Amino acid sequence: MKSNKRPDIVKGLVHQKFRGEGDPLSEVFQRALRRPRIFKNREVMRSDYVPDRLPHRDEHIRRLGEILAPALSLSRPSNVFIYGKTGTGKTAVVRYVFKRFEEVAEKENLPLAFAYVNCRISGTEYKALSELCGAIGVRVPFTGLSKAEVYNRLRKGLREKGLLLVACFDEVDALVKSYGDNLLYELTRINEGMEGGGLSLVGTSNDLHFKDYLDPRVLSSLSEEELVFHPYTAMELVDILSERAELAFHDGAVPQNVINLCAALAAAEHGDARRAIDLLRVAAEVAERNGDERVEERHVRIAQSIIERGRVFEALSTLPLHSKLVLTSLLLLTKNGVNDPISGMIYQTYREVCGLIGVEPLTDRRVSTLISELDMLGVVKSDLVNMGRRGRTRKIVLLTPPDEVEEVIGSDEVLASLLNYTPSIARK
DNA sequence: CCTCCACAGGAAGCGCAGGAGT
DNA sequence: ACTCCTGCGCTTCCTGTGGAGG
Repeated sequence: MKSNKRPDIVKGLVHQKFRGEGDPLSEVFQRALRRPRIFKNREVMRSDYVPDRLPHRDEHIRRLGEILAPALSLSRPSNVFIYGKTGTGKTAVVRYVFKRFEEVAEKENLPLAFAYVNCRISGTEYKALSELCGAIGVRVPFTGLSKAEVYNRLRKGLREKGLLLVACFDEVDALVKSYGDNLLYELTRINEGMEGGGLSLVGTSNDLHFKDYLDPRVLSSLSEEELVFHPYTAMELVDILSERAELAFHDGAVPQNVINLCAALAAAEHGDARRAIDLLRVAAEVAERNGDERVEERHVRIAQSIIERGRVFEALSTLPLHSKLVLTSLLLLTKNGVNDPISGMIYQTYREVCGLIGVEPLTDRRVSTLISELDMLGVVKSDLVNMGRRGRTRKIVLLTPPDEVEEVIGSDEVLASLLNYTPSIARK
């Protein structure tokens, strides 16, 4: 592929030059030289960046610090449970506090260790456990041991080294929902009969009903202390963005009205700081690519649609094959002027489409649940209608813009060939 | 008023894959 | 390495449903 492309470009350049259309690179150079006008430090706008200051979270930082403070005198801090929706600063606060504690521990040469485990990323109990082991310098193979063995090694490591480990289980609800609260139960009991060293847990969850999933025993020991993070207000988001913007961008590249707009848009969506920062970053990237001197409100609007489109694309392209085929069938019917397709039409088209690409079709019953799932995802809308003699069925409407669906289908090399097909129902 | 269409959607069971225990 | 066990995707079978048309 690559080797094919290069000669083309070269040919193009030479061609242009001979035709006397000026130096094709000069514009590229100019644009590239103009670029640094906007971004000063890209890192700052990345989602995993831990800032030195967290506006409007001083109180939470102090509270968490107070709770964990006993660690510095080597007594085990209470376990903490932190609630708050996404983008309310839970992770940032924990990482910030951990970082500061680590600095002190190192300076004072204290036997303290801090671990941060993102339960959504380290998806299994085994992985979470082995990360805890890693944090105290106990090596475990990435597979091959039973969970109980890893647990024992962790316990042994803590005891022998006399280490006090403070571990954050970020988004712990993800772990509990797929594996139950067994691991948490075991971990809260690890300190029993241990002198010197031990384990304190910090759990975070963005599901406020998470407590309901927990065994009362786990709940009581895990939430010895609780912290609640409220969503940021638009004003607070303005402060956060301003602070980041000052580090990330050159003077004057991001005017106040742009920051205000990003803050307002994110505040309207549950005060999610991450969204606000993403929005500003993408807007800046758009401006940069355009070769504009500064970020403007229109860039933010474009950024908003890019992010939204990205989300849709992500959601649709990770759908299982048959869901995609159902969606393709609906798309084809809509494109070919069949208004208000009903279940039967979609199933018939689905079978045709399956035949075209040589896939064994599922039963209508199964397809019916696939449609329900798409409905729940908000990709389609299905309404129950009674057509008297002609039965009772569901009318299904595509909620996602057809061109976005087409983009996803088209990006799959097998499905792309279906886009030109006309369903038999539409031919009549 | 009754029928009967064209499905919806619940219940149960099957085969498979991956994990845990031995 | 081997048996369980469990969850998941799926099929099969089934009962339920509301109103246009007889």
